Formats: sequence, C-alpha cells, structure tokens
Amino acid sequence: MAIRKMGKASFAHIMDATARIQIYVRLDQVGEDAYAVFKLLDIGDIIGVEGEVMTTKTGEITIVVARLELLTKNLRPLPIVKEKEEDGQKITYDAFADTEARYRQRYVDLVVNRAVMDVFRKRSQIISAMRDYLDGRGYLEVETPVLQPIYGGATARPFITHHNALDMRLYMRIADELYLKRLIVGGYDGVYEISKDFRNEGIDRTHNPEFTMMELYVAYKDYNFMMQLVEEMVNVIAQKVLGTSRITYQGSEIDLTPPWPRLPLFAAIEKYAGINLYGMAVDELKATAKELHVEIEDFWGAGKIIDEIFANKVEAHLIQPVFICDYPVELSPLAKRHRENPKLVERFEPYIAGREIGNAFSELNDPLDQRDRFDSQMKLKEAGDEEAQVLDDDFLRALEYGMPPTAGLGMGIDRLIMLLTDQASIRDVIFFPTMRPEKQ
RNA sequence: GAGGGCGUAGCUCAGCUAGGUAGAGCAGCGGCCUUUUAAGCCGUCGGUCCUGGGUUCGAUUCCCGGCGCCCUCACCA
Repeated sequence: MAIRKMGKASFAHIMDATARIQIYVRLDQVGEDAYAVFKLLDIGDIIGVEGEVMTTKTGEITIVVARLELLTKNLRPLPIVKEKEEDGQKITYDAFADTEARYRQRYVDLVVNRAVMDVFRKRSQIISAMRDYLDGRGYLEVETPVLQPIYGGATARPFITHHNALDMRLYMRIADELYLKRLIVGGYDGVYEISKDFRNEGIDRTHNPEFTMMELYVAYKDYNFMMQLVEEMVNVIAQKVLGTSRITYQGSEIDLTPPWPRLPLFAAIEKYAGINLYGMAVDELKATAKELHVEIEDFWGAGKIIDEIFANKVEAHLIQPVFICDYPVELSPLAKRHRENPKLVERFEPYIAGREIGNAFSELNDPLDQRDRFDSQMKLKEAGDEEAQVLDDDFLRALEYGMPPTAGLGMGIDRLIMLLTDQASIRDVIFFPTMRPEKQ
C-alpha cells in the first residue's frame, strides 16, 4: 500500500487478501468531493473503487478510478513498510519488525507483512491436506475431552483448573491418547483428532504452552504400518501444498521422499556417540553420561538417562528424515513390548531437521502389563519426577474389555508447519503465541 | 530456572566510555504539484529517551534493582 498524491491526479496502491493493484485518481474523473476525500486518505483506510483498466507509460496495470468510496476510516496510523525493486531485488524500508509488537498485534503484522499471511495460509492448507489424507483412508475424525479429571497419554506437567458446579479439579489435556484408545476399544478401527494440547512447560522457539497435535489410532496395525503412513503422509502433504518433496529448512536441503531409514535408538547412539548403551545398568549409564558431559538428575531411571544422552548427542545430526525406533520400555509406559525383545517397545519417533515431529507405537493392549507400567510410573513420581504419568483406572478397565492390536501416532502439527514453511520459531506459525500480559 | 543481548517519536534507527535533559528518514498535519511507484519540493507537529533508585551541580548517557522482549542452554512435542 502506498499513496502518491499530487494536486489534481494521484496514484496509490490498494491491496486485498490476494493481491495489490495501482489506482489512478484524477480530479476531472472523480469530481472535487471525491478527490478531496482521496487526499485525506491514510494508509490502512479501506476504500472501494470502480473504473476502467489501463496501462501506464511505465507499463503498470492501473485502474482509472471513476468512482471512489471510503468504506472504513482508520484512527491509528499503520506502520508504513516501503519497498523498492532494484535489479529484481526487493528492498524493504522501515519494516514492522519488532517481534514483540508483531506477536502482540498480529493483526498489524498480517496487514503490513504479507509474507506472514502466506505462512498461515500454508498452515491451513497443510492441515487440510492432512485431513484429506486421513479421511481418504477411511479414518474418522473425532473429538475427545479437553477438560479431564485425570491427565494422561504423555509425560508432561498439566494446567490445572476447577469446575464450580461439580466442585472438582480438572486438568487441561496434555494428550488425546487415552480417550482415543477407548474409542478403539469401542470398536472403531481408525480414529484421529486434530486439536490443542496444553503443557505447563517452558516456552522457547519449539514450545508453546498450547499447541496443535494430531493423534491417530488404527486397529489391527503395528508401528511398521505407522512408519509407512507417516512417511507417505508427510510427503503427500508437501507435494500437495509445496509441489515438491525437496524442501529447505533454515538452510538445510531436506528430501522427504519415502522410504525414510529406520534406525534403532541404541544404534543411533552408537553411531553418533560411539558407545553402545544397550544392557547397561543405571550406575553404568550415569557414569557414561558423565563421561559424555551429559547432565542428569539423581532420581532418573535408565530410560530417562538414555533419552538424555540421545537428545544431547544424536538429535542434532538427524537432518534428513529418519525413524528412530525401538525405545527402552521404561521410557514408554503406553507402548507395546517389542516382539523380539521385551526390554524394548515397538515405538518410533520421526526426526527431521534435528527435531522430533512425532511419536508413535504399537499400542500396549495388555491390561496387566499396562497396570505394571503405571505402577512403575507412580514410583517415579514418588521419587520426584513431576512429569511421570498418572494411573488411569478407567483406561485400564477399558483395556480389560479388550483393545485390538493397534498402531498409534502423535504428530506436533506446529512443528510440521515450521518445517514445511521454513520458519525458525513456533511463534511464527501460531497466530497468537502465549505471551506475558501487556503492561499498561 | 541459568547465561548473553536489547528496550530512544506511530515505524525503522542514530546519539550514549569524552554526562550539559534529544536527532534523521518515513508516517501525521498545512501548502505546491494531472503518469507516479521508497513520488518530489516547502513548512510544521510529535518524545515520562521501559521503570525505580543511586552517583553528580546536572543522567537518555555511568552504577544498582525491577519489568518486558529476543537468543543460547536446561525440560518437553
């Protein structure tokens, strides 16, 4: 948007959600009153124009305005972003760049920084493409409770709230998992949910307290099936929204074309840290962590230490898509034991650009084993692990009625969108990221 | 939670380790201008220099505390 006013004829650019075009306003065409109104316009005012289209002597398509109407007058000046094209390069002057102002006043950010609007348009297209893909395979989109008397399905601290009429504590969900699996018990063979989860954790460029998660559960399938689904789905989405499987994320070229390699967790650690942790006792693991300069807490169990070493030594190397699979059982209280090794579970996490974008497993459907796993979690909680999972009696009761073998998946949608839109911060893919309240 | 950086006009920034209570461009306002495109020219308005304290004759500038934002690390998706 820009206005170039002159005495009796002026140029301006008008813009809507899709494009901008130049208008040419002449005193002798619109009349004195309309021209007077035009001269009072500010950038950000909303107008309607009618007129013929012409090409100016510099070759720009331009509307010669015959009628001009002011639709909305603004009272606050819009930050002016000036652009100049030089040798095909677009130079921007006076950009509205203050990140705090951009996040707090996203409406201004969207108006002024049009590229931001495109990122969010892609966000919408990515989610639509995902729905299309899942719907096309016959999976049913469902909704489960956000307010839960017992939170579960992930290791995280919850937000706590209170219901007045029932006078009871409720938690904002940290995951959809346990309710969706109840629906599998109920007999659906494929359900998914795309919705907000809430975790009472720190905020950084890959974490927002409320974030969008997609969870999918498919009966009579296992984690191998789910790996194929993930690599295919992500690639299909990229093809549909971006038209390519080759993307660039923060300078790294990434090829999403399936199949993605499968790399067992212990093999990955051995590959990048040079040590095979498999079979090590807790003391041995603690010593190894120290040697590798990985900081750990005293109360941590073997699984957590392994996870920490992995996070510190391996994650950053996983730029191209890869499935890290077969995690230690202690880390995954809801996953089924590995068919070949009961100390492991059939679980995988897809990594792209050094970042985990999901988590999946063959779901644990043995109610007795599940009860044991919950018991182990409760012990961790007593030992001081605030994020350990809580026993859910009704969920166990559901499993006791019989859940078929099931494959489950959770995907962080915001992170997938960051990846596909090449955004460095989760705050650049969430319209209104969580911020401290503005001080008056 | 720890470390680092930043916070000056509506926007983008300068001034600040040579302390004398602020400046540019754009926007706004008033003029001139019938093919401009970062339009131009003339004039003009605009600031608790984030906040509270300290040092000082005097602080936007130096020191300390606070608040906010960003980055890195830690926890997690």
